[in-house]
Amino acid sequence: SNFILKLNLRSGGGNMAGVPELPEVEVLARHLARVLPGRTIRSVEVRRARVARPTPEAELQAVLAGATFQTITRRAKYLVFTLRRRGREGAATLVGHLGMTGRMYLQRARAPLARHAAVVLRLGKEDFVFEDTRYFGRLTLDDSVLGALGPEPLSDAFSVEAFAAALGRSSQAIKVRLLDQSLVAGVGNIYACEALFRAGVSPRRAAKRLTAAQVRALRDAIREVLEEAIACGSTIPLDWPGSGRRDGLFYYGTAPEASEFYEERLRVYDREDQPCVACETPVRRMVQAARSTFFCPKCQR
DNA sequence: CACCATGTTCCTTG
DNA sequence: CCAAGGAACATGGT
Repeated sequence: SNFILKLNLRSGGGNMAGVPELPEVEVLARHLARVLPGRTIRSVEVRRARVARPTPEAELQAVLAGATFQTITRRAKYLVFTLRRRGREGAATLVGHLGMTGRMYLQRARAPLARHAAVVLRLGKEDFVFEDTRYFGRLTLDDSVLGALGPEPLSDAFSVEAFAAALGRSSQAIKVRLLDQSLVAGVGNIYACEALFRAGVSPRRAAKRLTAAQVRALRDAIREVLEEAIACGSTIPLDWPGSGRRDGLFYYGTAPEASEFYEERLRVYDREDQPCVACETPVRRMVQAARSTFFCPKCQR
């Protein structure tokens, strides 16, 4: 059987959709929760101190070395690890973020490390690797960022009332507001576009101008696209000897034959000039807050 | 070779 | 002081 567990997120560029959002992190968290608890960190190799910021490299090593993984959960796009330290009360909290190009996986101990392996936790027979081509990701003891996050979109806290109140009187475009992690936590560029399409709401509409019906539809659409993506990602076996070009985005399929299926899940994202799945009007792309927005000009008024 | 993509943070502007 | 907009970060693909 494979000893490698790997969630691959293609290092995106051009029009590649390779950036992890809430569903991708959720699937990764579930897999890690199966394989990491009980494992003890023998030693820590920090190859890019930047990703531990603001935790000093020495502190990360001092706290993690000898610690045992307890739980792995997700908050927004963050992975939250708790670890028990021998002879210490309470648990240490380790916070991870994949940034745009991050991956976390186990590989055989002392196997060649990826070029951009940023942190390696030696677990004995295996190494737990945090690889991140662009080093925008994090693996840190600083959990202060979690406090500023808005409600989890799949929780009861993300109610229609709370969502409406959060949109408030903002004149910002709704698409841009959705990317604000204090409004609702975990939605990124891809799922913001997808949710707006499903709700039939124009990405340009000022947040305060959404009708009550649109607020409800958008809230429901956000939950739907995220739940579907999690369900989709959960069906994919992540235990496979991923290497080289075969490493695709898991939501584009880790197995070659799954590729088209997963691409079909996205109805507007990265489909500029392709016919809308509902009305065949060409999907358009525009830039908002320096990010690409894909939408159907007819279905989304 | 210059430019683009991206999540988050930081800085500037209004 | 707050809202909103834009640059910076880092790298590889086009």
